[in-house]
Amino acid sequence: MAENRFELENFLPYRLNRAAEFVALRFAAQYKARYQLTRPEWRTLAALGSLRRSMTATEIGAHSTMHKTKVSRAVHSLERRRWLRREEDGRDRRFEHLELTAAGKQAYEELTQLARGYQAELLSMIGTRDMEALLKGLRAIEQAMKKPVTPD
Amino acid sequence: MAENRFELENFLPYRLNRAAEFVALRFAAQYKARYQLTRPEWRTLAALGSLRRSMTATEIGAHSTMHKTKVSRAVHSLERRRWLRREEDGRDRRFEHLELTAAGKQAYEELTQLARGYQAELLSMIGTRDMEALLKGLRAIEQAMKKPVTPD
DNA sequence: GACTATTAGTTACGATCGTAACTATCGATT
DNA sequence: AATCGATAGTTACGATCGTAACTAATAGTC
Repeated sequence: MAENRFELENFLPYRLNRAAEFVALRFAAQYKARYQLTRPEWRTLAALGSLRRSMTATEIGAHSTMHKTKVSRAVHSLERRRWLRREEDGRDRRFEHLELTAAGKQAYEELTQLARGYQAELLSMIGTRDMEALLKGLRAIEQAMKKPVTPD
Repeated sequence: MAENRFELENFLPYRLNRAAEFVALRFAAQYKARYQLTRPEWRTLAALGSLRRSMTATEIGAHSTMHKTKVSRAVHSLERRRWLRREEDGRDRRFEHLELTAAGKQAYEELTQLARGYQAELLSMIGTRDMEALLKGLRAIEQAMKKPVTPD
């Protein structure tokens, strides 16, 4: 069964990781250079700015697949920049509702311009058809991964 | 132009990263538990085992998008396990040709079984059509990313 | 209302990472 | 053949990460 051997080139985790790494690094270079933002910080800012509402740290972690300690540190850092402020929950004081300040929203808008430019660049590289297929496939994967693990 | 606003949900780097994280973590849990392998180690083993020839550390890094220090450490670790050995280049002693030992090949085959199982699981989750579209899109992205950066 | 379990978020600490500096080797130039 | 630049790989070190333990608050149970 030599014809049935394992092909690393078609192994989805390997492929996904490689592509994600390429794409993320090139974009990270842009916002790192111009805003001294780390990746967790950008991802936190993006989640808050994009959903346009206050979120808890846990929500941000779930939305962006970041470990809660990563979120915690990113929130602290953004708070120090005064791009984000905490609002305590009156009913349940364990929660902290996080929201962007005016400066934070401003920064988000600027970074968004970078992101749009990058997305357009990517689109021009691979074409509309491949881009849509890609996004559709990624959605399918995420949808499936959220379900509980199959009983081994 | 509110209709033209930035959509994080369709931003490829964000999406790619999320999906890659999900998929990789679940697979890593398997080989970590059974073989105490780290991710760089698995990736190094996979590259060598899959290409079925000796490679230099630099080649491995280029193939799997790993930083050279990561490769260096993974190679050391696999060498200590006696899954890999170095062969020095007679003509240019800067190069070290790395290849799997019999034990390394054996381990690769076993891990390959895990990987095939996981790939099959993923395939059953999203279907042949989405999987092919996904792999095609990923190939397109990588192809494009390898070209030099556009003059900013 | 005391006890237990659960959840949100922080932090201490050991592990891992990447930048930069290093060694060793080679090719090209003079 | 001495010098300079480039390349393969290693390593020192500061930065970042995630596990586990922690604090604080709440909900449920008796």
